Amino acid sequence: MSDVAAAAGVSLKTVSRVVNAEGYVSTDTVAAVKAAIEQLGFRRNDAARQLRQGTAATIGLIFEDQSDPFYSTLARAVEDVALAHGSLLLIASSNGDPAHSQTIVDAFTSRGVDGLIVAPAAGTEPGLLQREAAAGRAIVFVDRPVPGVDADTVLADNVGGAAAATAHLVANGHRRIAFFGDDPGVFTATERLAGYSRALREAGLEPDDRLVRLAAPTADGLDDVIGGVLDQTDPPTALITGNNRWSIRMLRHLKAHASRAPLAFVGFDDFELADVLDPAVTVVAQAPAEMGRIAAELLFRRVGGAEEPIECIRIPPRLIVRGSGELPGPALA
Amino acid sequence: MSDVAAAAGVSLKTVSRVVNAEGYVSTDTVAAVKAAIEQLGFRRNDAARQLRQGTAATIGLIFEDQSDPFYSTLARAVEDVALAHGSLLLIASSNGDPAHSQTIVDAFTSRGVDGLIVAPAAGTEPGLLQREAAAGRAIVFVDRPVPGVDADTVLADNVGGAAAATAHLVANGHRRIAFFGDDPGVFTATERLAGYSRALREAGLEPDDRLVRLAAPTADGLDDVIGGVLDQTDPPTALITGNNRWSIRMLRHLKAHASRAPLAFVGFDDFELADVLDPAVTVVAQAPAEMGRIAAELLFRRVGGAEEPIECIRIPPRLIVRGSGELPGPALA
DNA sequence: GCATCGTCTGACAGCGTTGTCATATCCAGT
DNA sequence: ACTGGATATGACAACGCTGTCAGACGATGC
Repeated sequence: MSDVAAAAGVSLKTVSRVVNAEGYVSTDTVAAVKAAIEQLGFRRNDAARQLRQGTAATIGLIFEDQSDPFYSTLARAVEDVALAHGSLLLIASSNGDPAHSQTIVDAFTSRGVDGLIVAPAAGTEPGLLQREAAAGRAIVFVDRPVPGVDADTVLADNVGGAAAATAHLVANGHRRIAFFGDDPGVFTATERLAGYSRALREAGLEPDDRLVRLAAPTADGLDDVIGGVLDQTDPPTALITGNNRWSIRMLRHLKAHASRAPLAFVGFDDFELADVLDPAVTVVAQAPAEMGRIAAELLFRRVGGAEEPIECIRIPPRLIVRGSGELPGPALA
Repeated sequence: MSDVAAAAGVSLKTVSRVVNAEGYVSTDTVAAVKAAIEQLGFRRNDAARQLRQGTAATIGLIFEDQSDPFYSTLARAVEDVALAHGSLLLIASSNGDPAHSQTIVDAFTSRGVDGLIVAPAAGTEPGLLQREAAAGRAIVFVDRPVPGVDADTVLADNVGGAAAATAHLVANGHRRIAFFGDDPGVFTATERLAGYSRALREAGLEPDDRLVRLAAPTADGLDDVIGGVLDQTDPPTALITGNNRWSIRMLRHLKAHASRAPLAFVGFDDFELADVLDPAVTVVAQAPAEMGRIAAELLFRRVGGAEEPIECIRIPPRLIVRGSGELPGPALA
């Protein structure tokens, strides 16, 4: 910048004024400075700016895995909002490891990010995040909360969505409905299981442990786990998968074991090609893009200094009927 | 940091030495400083560090759309390499707009990123990037090159892959093979089309313009475009799609027009559920994770100051035979 | 006993910006 | 002519850190 100042024959501060469009600079001077900037290929050093101003114009996004389409869609929406606020986006995957997640939070905050959007790993301790929140750093949780941290949170209505999926299968005549969800430590898995159980009871059906399995969809040996449920005596006639990873995993299993009698199927969370499969897969669609957008807007409101009370927003999912969930069950057959 | 120094009763520089594990500090002093750090919740300000040292420990990744699974998989691999080098990852989507892409490059370089991995938008001018490269900023292109910029590049062997796909269909008895690819401005689309044409000629077949369509897979009115090719007199018996977006688009179309005689189908680029569809989709699988990893490793070698000559690495894709491409054509029927 | 070396510590400057304050000029209003 | 405000510019310090240099101390070697 001092080079530009010298080239334009003005002071450092005047260049700074031009670069930041502060006004109170004569049009001639502006022209001269801009010419010098152009000629020297000058670009403002944002590290210095950040040091001086204390704002990084950057936010951080942390989730389990950026190659998961749920999260990459969410990330895209967050990015768009960040862009609209002139901010950049730091992204890191926690791999579901709370310790690694802490490291990322540390690295992000050291970088001075203005705010954090976090889909916390199962088992995340509130300590570090609560210290950050208390210190005034804007934080928004998405998809999953962290109890003990005073921060806005954007969640899907997991209970309602899973209940809707279950009720839908019940309405189509199913009485024995299996549920395959993520690890029990995962917030959404527990909520969705609760919704499933609630809907069963509301339908006068007794939840049956033999029809429920909770495990990471990336775990080994899932074919046996699934087979153990689907091939038992008095087997289910319908099933629900608790997230898109599980849906994919299940579809692969069902294809490999096609000799089995067809089962009605509702997936939690929409996924690409669900409409192209045969039968097309009925899902409870979350709105990852909307969740990302809302979380980011909330974040920037906090970054801007909003002092409203902490919010917890629930995004209602939407049942998309495509065929797989409408296979009639015994009560209708 | 000065607070820590005061609390520990040592100088600023000593705290700095402890924080950076420089050594030459007595164990007692280290303990005292660490205690003070812990107690005050001190965290190094990386903006100041960056200003002083000139390194951001951050790299930037730019591609068309982070919700595209090809790119999100690639991004994940880049992230892992960055992590191993103690770097963070800034991500931004260009939406395929070269002007916006420039803005991002500007924003990233202002932030002082140590390097850039760019999947350039079609029509990207070399100017800005070449200036950056010449100024010594590490740049690696991935998926697509930018002619006129002296930077390492990691590409798929698009010609070879498309030729393999075409030859595979020919070997299965097809003579009229359609090709649907991305916008002609897109590097990979052109290369893949070239591979398709080459393989046809090598098989003694004359490429037929009526069988080729290039358009963005997100464009409107594609059903008509596709129908125009597939429903012509003397229609194709097989088709190739030039990227995963086109494959999805095509599958949706084919499902909606199921009355048509079945066509053999090979997709360029693998996609989730390709193995679950019926018939399972034969693809030429790129290796986005490997491309990301290699690009990132190349980048960090440059960031580390490697002076090796510019490299252009071609990653060979792999034909994965699943069923849709083996539907026998007229020459075998 | 003195030079030498390794270890430990601190003072200070400077990275490139921008906020604050001071100064200068000009024009309108009285 | 004088005041006051708007406009235009610059000097300077400070943001928090680290590289450089220098000093102090004890151990070692001759």
